[in-house]
Amino acid sequence: MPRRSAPDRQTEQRILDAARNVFIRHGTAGARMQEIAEEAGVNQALLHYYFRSKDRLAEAVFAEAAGRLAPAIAAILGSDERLERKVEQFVHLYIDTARRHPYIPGYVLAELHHHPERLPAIAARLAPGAPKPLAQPILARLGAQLEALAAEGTIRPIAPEHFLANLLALCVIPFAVRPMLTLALGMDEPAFQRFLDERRADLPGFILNALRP
Amino acid sequence: MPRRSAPDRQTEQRILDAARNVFIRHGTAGARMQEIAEEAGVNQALLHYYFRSKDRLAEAVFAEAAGRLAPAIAAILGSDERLERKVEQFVHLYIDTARRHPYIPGYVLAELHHHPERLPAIAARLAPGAPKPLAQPILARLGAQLEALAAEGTIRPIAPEHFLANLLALCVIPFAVRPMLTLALGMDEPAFQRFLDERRADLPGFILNALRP
DNA sequence: GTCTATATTGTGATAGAC
DNA sequence: GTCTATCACAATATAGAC
Repeated sequence: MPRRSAPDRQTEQRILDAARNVFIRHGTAGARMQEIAEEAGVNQALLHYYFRSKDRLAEAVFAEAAGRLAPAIAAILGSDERLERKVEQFVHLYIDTARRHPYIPGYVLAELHHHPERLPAIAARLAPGAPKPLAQPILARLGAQLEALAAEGTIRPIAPEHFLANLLALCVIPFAVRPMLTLALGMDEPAFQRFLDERRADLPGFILNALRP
Repeated sequence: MPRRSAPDRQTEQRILDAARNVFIRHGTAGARMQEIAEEAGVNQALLHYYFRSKDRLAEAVFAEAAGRLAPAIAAILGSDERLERKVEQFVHLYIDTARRHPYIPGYVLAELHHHPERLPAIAARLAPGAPKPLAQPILARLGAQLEALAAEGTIRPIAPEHFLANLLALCVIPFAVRPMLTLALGMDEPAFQRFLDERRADLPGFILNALRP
């Protein structure tokens, strides 16, 4: 039984959930506090009680969405596994997660574009003691692995920045341009799901094949 | 010397240019008619004189931005050139164009996500007599080419939808996640330009290599 | 902690003079 | 065709009762 004047975590979570839905649909600028309040089943004043302003609420939502996969991705790419395993784990993790929340990638890309200034603050909040270029340690480990494989002739030389960009690009693209797939390529929902199945199965081989000498 | 009461195409163009800049920065929802008017050097009422409403102005801007590369891409992919040449032309066209307007890809992705309902209307306006799945003809030609190459053992089998998605993904990613490159990978402006140079040179080989049997 | 009511400012759009 | 002035309403945020 919670005390009467302590913050109600359950209400806070309901607001956050509703805010996530609304911000994902309309973006920070297009979202309306009224709509969030309705979807959370509370009134508008309560949003300000918990989060002070629309801007802070938007920041909380974005931080959660953008940082969701970061730890898992860092763990995969920075591990001691073989490259083949890393690529497969990355592809499966990304596509399986995005499939459950198919509008998050589009939302994150949109916010990244319109509010890039938010990124440093959020990164500092999620990983307080991290080094200046946030991904430096993982990038260094990954780079060393790629370099070793290239030296022994197993793969072509590739900078870890490009490797990472390629990985992310090939996984995120179906979610980022989904309306175009629907319109230009005539994909309905089942076809889109099949498209994801195919990519999940084929991308690891495609990527590793591209690195062959 | 224009007649006094004929639409001034020059003014209309100035408004459109200003609108493009503002919409690209802030998106449809975040853009302010006042800001567009200032940037165009006219007053707010004139925007409505030329474009009736914010929504129509936004649609005009998005149609131009989203459709800009469509004809050239269709020409490249639907041509009779060899696959190697198509890939190289696509990569060079996309990166060279996006480099001159580096915020357009992010803007298009954002609008695609928040206003997918606009796409059909715009597609119909840009290509009035086109078939239902807009890219059907090009996709069929490209698919036949890929199938023929696969049959003779030159490449692995790949559906044209995946081929196209991979091509676009690998080209657009630096522009789509640029703030992340800056923050997480520590890329400043010159480093970003070098990154683009490297991708422009390496992507064709990377993509074709990935298709080897 | 949650509500109703309201202050205050922002914003798209129009009327009408020139 | 372009301007100034203004309307009408939307939207964030706060005050204060319960």
